[in-house]
Amino acid sequence: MSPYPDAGASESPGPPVLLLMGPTASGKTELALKLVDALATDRPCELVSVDSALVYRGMDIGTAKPSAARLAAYPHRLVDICDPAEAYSAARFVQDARVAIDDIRGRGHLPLLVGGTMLYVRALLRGLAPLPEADAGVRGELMERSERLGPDGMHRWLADVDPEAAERIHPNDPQRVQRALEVYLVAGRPMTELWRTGAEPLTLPVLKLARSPRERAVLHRRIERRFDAMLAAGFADEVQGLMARGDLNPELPSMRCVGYRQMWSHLAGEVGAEDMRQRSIIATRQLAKRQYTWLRSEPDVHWLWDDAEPERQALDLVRAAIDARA
RNA sequence: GCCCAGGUAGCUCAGUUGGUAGAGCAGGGGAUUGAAAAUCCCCGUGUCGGCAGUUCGAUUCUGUCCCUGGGCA
Repeated sequence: MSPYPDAGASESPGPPVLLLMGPTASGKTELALKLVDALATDRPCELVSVDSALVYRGMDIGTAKPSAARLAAYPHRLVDICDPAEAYSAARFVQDARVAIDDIRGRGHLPLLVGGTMLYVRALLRGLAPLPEADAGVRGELMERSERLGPDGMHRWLADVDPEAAERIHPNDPQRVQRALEVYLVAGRPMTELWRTGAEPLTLPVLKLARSPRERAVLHRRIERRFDAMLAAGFADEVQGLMARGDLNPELPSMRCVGYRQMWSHLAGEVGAEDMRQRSIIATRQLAKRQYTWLRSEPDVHWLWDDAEPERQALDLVRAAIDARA
């Protein structure tokens, strides 16, 4: 049973929110920029990034962030808004994205959301239940408890305070076990109970597009070539520079990003260069696989396949959506 | 040419005192509520190098051939 209430049950009229998704290396950004150009005469578009890695400043090469020149020509919201020492979150994204969407629509423009962080997409569309935010102090305590109790002990504790959550969350999933306990400790009530308060879904009409090659193998080849291009573009130097700051560590969400984690461990002397390359490529493929899992479960997605004139198809769908709402 | 060590899942390997085999990684599917590029769950039939022999039965023992390392010539 879904914890989310039905999304989009009562849609407001007006122009749609455009949402362009797709796995990593599928060519989302490229298509988005073409759409902005092509739609300029119909209706000006403004880009909003839906990407948990592009938010970080100074993480450019390894995140495949559009170049400074491109960002200048095509401004993106929610890019470079966070220092790598900080943790961004799905909840912050929902707030930031809703502000951005309202602002863009307020000027009569079309919001074009582009990105592959599917939890952010889901959270934006369906809303998040009002839960306490991450608490560093409580997380520290839980870490210590976890050392003593072990994963099974933590899970038993959760079963005690929030049996439904314990039922749902696998004992080997420490991140979710700890989050559920964190919610309980901070709010004094079980997470499951707080969920029942419900979430606020986005009430605007959304046109969901997903860009992808037809064959997985094609994406895999593209991922490999792109990582080699990142290496050639100085990815090692970028990570070296981040390490040299001295205030970052490999446990941070930013440094756990695909590629950064592997490059960090290579620069720290833990793995060889070819190993780092292989592992980065593998991690990227696995990321893409998880993105497909989300995408397949999302209703009403229009797939823009590589071999089916994706740009033209996207334009037709967007124009139809605008007309239908006019 | 001779000697040694190997040839088992896409890769790296384990194993069967003879009863047709299993781990890790890769790959695939799924979950996903303030870390999400994160964190987890599920999925293993493959001429056990070829051929022949011994045996009720051979991937396992024997012979032979082929291939790959290493050593000696």
